[in-house]
Amino acid sequence: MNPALQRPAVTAADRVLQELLRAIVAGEIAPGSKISEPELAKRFDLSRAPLREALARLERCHLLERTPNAGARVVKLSTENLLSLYQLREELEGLACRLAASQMSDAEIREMQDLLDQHLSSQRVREGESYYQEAGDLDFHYRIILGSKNPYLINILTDELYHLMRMYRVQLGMNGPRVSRAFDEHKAIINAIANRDGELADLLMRRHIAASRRNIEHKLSELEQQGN
Amino acid sequence: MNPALQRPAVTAADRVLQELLRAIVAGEIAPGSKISEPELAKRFDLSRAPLREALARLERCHLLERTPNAGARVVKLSTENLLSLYQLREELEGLACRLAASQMSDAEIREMQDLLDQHLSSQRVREGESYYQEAGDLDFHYRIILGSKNPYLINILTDELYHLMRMYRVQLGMNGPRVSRAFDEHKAIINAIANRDGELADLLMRRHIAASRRNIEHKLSELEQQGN
DNA sequence: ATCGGCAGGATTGTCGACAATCAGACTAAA
DNA sequence: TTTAGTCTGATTGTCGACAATCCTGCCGAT
Repeated sequence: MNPALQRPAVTAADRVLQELLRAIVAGEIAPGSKISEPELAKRFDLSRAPLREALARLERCHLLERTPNAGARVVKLSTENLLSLYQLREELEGLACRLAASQMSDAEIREMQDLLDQHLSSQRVREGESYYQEAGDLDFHYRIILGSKNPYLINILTDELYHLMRMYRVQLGMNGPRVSRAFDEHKAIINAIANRDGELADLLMRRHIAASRRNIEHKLSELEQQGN
Repeated sequence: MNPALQRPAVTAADRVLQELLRAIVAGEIAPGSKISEPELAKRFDLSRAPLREALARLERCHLLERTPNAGARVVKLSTENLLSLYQLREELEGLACRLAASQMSDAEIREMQDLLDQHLSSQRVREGESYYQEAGDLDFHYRIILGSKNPYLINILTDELYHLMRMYRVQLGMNGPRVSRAFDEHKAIINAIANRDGELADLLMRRHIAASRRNIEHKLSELEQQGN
């Protein structure tokens, strides 16, 4: 269900990467804080070589910022960056939809429809809890992205921007009431793809993401007002 | 004039990166060939640590493909990948235009117009030689991308996709007759931006890139027919 | 003859130590 | 008191060697 960053973790660098990724996304390592290589090396009980490899990959996901001879810092979350991120996402996932409408196989499309129905039933039970935040939403977007069959697009969305978006969601506590609405929007998008209507799927996806952006933007401005 | 990859090369890893980048883009290291870390380390007379750092960054630009415990290979050029690359580029640079139309300062726009006129005059002299391939075209696109003021978009286009596009151009020998046409298209785009007409700039840029794609696509299919 | 397993060699991943560089405190002069 | 300079401590960049893994060719069995 997840990007190349989460291959079976064959190497030590992979393991520390996954752990650091989790910790940063979860906010356990504070945004803006400096990364000390010696400290982390000691903490994970390995040398600095695989650690630096992991840091390089985190920089690639825009979760770290490194400056030569000065080390790495965890990125800070800001309204400007969130806006930039979503501008890009609207464009890229819109493109993914357009491509998916012509590239996905009938089998892949049917599978997605089944998956949505399945989510729906298991969802109506424990009402509106975590569909949006959980696997559901992510998996939906992930499959469409893969469906585009464009390797560069896939790489950018799933390897480079994905974790940063998750970081915003998690740290802003997004599990709000957008659940059921998001579900309907997903349904409409997959229908457009099933009808091979790329233009419509594109449009719907852009709206879907724009709505999500307004939602999270609202949350962020809320937090900025009440202190911090 | 160029991406973060070409900072003053303060570190040894930076230097070997620049040299490798040049060699790969120029085709001196054959596409598809395997990268031997010990060999390159000896050749550049440094240890494997900074070399691996450089390889990691080259992977980031999609110029290398690394598989765990198996090393790195230079990417192969293919029609499919070229198409995927240009699909993405049309979308992203279109977005860049739309954003630039609202984000660039009047001074920045005027500077670009002056630059184009300057290119025009110095161009008419040694007629239609290298405007398209040279600094002219690249600089034009580069400035618009920066003008978008979207850091993620800038990073993707100038750090990750830029060198790969250059690789296609250089290795396919693109210095063809598109020179003067490209110039007129550039002029039209910057005019749209000056008029703050983002929609039009977007459309023109997409056409401009699509034309460029057809041009390079034609060249590639030519080469594929006559052997190889 | 073909296929599967088994060394041998080479390559990648990792380690600990050294060198180069940077941040911050302290001193001294204006 | 402020500011420039220096020195110290710590951090990053680099090195050479070791360990783990993979690819190649060979051998034997079917």
